[in-house]
Amino acid sequence: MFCNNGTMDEKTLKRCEFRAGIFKALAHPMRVLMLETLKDKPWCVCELAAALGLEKSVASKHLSQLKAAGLVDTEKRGTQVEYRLVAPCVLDMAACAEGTILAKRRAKLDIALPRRS
Amino acid sequence: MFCNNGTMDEKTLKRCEFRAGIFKALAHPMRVLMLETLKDKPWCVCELAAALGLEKSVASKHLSQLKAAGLVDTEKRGTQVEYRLVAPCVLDMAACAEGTILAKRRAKLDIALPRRS
DNA sequence: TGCAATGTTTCCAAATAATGCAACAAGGAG
DNA sequence: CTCCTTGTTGCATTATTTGGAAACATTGCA
Repeated sequence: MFCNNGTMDEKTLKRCEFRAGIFKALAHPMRVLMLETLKDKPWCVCELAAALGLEKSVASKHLSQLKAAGLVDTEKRGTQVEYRLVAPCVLDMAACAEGTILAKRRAKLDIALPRRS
Repeated sequence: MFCNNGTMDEKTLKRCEFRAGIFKALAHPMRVLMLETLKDKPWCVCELAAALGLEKSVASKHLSQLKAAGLVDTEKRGTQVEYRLVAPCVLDMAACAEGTILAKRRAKLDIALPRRS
């Protein structure tokens, strides 16, 4: 999936692929929202689909991507499947990154524009 | 780009789209590596392209994606363009997420397999 | 001015991802 | 067993992403 041209050692390559895989799993607004929703308690697929207004197949596929990346875990409960958050730190990291980027953006505007005391 | 069905308020929608945009910018092994490379000092496009074995157009496009997400910033230096890291916390967050996920994965294997003390 | 070096943009083909629907699988209740 | 609920998977369609080559723009230098 990712062509190495000999400029990168195997270990670095593996690490970057693994991390990019985590980020790719998060690279969709609905999956971000799903993860935020799972922050407080586990939800089953049908609950999530209803709450977020999704086809059940679509919800299932998004969740399976999150699971493949290791971000959530599942437990069967009778006929339903309970999804729970594994790595809450990604939510903190999202907040941190968003905060940093927005702060930087504001700082840049302050420099570009004349400040009005 | 992302259809809201009325189940989500506008603010939540915007936040998730913004964060997903950040993650999407990171959802490629080469962009992860670029960001790691920029951790210690700024690099220009040609240096990065050479170091990572990329076409200059490809390197430029990856970097512009990182810039659009606000993860890096640029400064012109004569005929070259210097890229520098804006939000180092995403690297920490990547390490944290990777660590958590791998630890969880190992813990699960320990439960599944008989432990050999 | 002419030329070299550096980046960005554009166009294209191939690969990948997202959605909705239908079919299928697995449990639980009657 | 049969039916119902819940999830997953397969398929077709559409949209997005990626990488490479070439064209173009900008800057510095002789």
